[in-house]
Amino acid sequence: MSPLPSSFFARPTLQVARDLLGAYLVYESPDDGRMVGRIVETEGYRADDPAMHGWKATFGDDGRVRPEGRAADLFAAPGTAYVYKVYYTHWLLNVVTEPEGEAGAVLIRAVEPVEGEEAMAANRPASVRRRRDLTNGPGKLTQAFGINEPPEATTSRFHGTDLTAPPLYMAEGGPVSDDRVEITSRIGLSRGIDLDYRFVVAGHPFVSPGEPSDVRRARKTGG
DNA sequence: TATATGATTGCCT
DNA sequence: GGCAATCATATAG
Repeated sequence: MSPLPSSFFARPTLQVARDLLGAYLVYESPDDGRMVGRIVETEGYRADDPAMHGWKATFGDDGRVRPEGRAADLFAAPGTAYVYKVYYTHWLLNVVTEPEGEAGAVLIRAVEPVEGEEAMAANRPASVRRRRDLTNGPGKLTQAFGINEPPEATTSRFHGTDLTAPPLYMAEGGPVSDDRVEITSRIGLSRGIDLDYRFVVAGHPFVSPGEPSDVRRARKTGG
């Protein structure tokens, strides 16, 4: 269980997203002991991508790149944590990709509990009954691992930290062969929904229940 | 400066 | 299946 090195993340974002399937997410919690989850769903976010944070301001019409605001942290060293809050209360874990100075990140969307499952359950609401609901979503897994923050916090204590060393890191797991990898549009987006940047272990029970954005659009427009 | 909306979840009917 | 929570950030004006 040794951390994946910086060189693993210093590659094209979609390659990293795909290769993280099957890898372990490890958190050596000072309070809850070691927690391990097998990654079964990821999404890539890149510089060519309207769904990227601050995309318009960062990659302006004149083609000049302006790392500023929230997006500036996507240019950090490969293997750096990019953690942010959506909908007021939910914290999402990303790992920065590409060589330093280039923007990119992979969102960890779902894991299967491998170790420390009791601690994960204790971190989730008591109303959670089905086992898969412990970690089958990007906000759920940060909560299960206890790497979330209270709603009033603006930034995460893990944001900007090095994910190639303990306490929070990723480790090599059982590789997933190409015929078991499914590639789809990403979930919950209104922009960049025609880009197939989502990678899942096909049919895995811990994949998040959301519907890919292009499928959702087709359904809503009567398609 | 002003407004719109979210890389989601959980509770409601 | 529908929808509220609840404000920082991005984008429009």
